[in-house]
Amino acid sequence: MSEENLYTFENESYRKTYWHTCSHIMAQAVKRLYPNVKLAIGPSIDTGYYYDFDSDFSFTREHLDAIEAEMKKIIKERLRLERSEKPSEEAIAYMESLNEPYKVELINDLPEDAVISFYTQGDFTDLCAGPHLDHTGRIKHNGFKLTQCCGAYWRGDSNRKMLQRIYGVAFPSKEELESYLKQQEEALKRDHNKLGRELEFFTTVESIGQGLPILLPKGARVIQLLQRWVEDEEQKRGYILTKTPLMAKSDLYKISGHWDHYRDGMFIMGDPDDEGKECFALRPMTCPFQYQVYLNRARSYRDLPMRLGETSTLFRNEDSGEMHGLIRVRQFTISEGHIVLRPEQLEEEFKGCLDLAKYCLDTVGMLENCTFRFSQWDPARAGIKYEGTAEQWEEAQRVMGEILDNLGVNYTIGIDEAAFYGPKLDIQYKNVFGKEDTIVTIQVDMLLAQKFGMEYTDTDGQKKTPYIIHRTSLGCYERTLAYLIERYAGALPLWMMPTQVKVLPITDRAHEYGKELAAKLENAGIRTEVDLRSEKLGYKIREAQLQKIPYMLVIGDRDMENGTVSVRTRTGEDLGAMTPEEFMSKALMEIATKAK
RNA sequence: GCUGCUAUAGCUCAGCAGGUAGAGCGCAUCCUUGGUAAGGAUGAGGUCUCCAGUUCGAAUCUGGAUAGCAGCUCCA
Repeated sequence: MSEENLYTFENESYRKTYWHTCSHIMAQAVKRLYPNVKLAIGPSIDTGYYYDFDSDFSFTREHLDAIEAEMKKIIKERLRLERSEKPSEEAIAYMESLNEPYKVELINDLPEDAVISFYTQGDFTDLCAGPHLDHTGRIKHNGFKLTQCCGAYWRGDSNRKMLQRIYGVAFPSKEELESYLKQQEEALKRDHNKLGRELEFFTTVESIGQGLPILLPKGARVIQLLQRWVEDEEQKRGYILTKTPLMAKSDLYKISGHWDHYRDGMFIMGDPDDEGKECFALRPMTCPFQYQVYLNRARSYRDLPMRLGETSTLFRNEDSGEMHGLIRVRQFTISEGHIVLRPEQLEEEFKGCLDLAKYCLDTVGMLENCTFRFSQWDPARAGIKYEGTAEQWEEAQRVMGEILDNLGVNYTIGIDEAAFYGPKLDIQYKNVFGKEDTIVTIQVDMLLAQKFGMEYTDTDGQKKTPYIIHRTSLGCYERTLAYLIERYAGALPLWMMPTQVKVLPITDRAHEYGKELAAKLENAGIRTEVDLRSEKLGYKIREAQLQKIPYMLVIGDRDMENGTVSVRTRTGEDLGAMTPEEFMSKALMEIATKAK
């Protein structure tokens, strides 16, 4: 970072400091306007800052406007931010005197001998480690905005009180703020939950219920195309196809441990507390089902690695507030797979999984926006959330860390993000709101094989327990479709578009020619529709354009005479006239290469 | 599950200080045969999400349910 860039937004630490100071100004404004509101915490985040408050009323947009106005005053006052320190006991007494119970709790959680720092700006003092800008006048008075207000649990704990969080953004100039807000507005136009419904990829129906989207013909077709492609690719890579039941008796989940760890998340049929009766549950995962394929007969080292693949529909009874479009649903279908392997095969097989996932994500054009997370256990929750011994976990994570390093994966570490049976590599993707979810996961499991009595006879004749990798190639199709709609704003690559070509006859004299043309294209494997309505060309084009149809073939008298089609793309490009054969070979080439 | 917001025609929305509904787009029919993003006319469509309550009277007010949205928590 060069000297002249130190105090600009290009410098992340300056940016974060700037935002953090904004959050203090926000808190000061809130305290001035509503003295009874209690303060919790107010950090900077990736895209701005927030502050959590406890108040006996709900903040509305009107409140936020008033707070913004007060913040502008504070900025004008150019108040100096002064750091001071107090020993723990004094700090607690001070915050008690200010009647700030949340601050008292925060200090109480710090070591007793810690020196507690405060920042004061005019009439406002906050518990804070800093750092901060030197005075409030540094904040651009017309470059910030309080964007929204919503609930947030105190200390992120759903058992504790829900506070109110006000989010804000801030930039060094009015123009940058406006351009950010505009950009946000544009991003939201790609929101799959809006666009996916408008373009008729999916819908929902009140009587069917939350988290159970209906895939309309277009959505269903895209998923079918992806699914077929992934299944073929997996088979090329040595996966064996399985097809296992969508439900099982509770007995199966008891063996796997899901009954203990996951019962609330399952759709259970029957009374689970009635020991005398059979009780079934829809499967929330494929693992224990697919293991039965391995268990079908005695296995030897010669069978390993055994790569099992299945397009698997799963059911998870998510809490009502968790559902989101196609990204978080109660029934979904995943490119699921389990690899049973010998310990010494772990690295190679892991690499194979990563290669496959990267190949799939790259082909659909999503890889460049993915991030990798090495999801580890939290020893503090051993025996509660996680099964197995500390030794097993440390070993699994050590081996996996080595593999990731050997493969040169650039990852972040996520503590307490592991599965109950082992660590994971999660490939993360962000939606248009910036919310991140897992798209693909590769998990190392050293526990479940033993629970299910899976073993193999090794070269030395000894019975040994295999390792298992749980993995997906392209994640779950609903979620992937959602991200694809957002990634391409609905204009999916040619090869996965439900309708690839629309033939647009200009007059009804061209209808027959159009139908013949469409039949020819369909025959060549190009998904084609003809628009036979008695509308003007401009109207038909507009409609096809809004439907994001990749190619429009305009045909009129001229084309019929010359035996050509006039090709227009959805980007508005006019490719001119060519013979149907020329167009077909061009389109087929594009489809075959899965061009993005 | 929690906090807040929302629910009127297929879609986007207007209406409402309580007196049983309207626009544009879409759809249907007819006219128009038009060369690269909206030709014209006519018409059909709604128990105003559902269930209670207040009222002479509720789409409008109140409560609850359901569904949708943002965030939190949880998660692929």
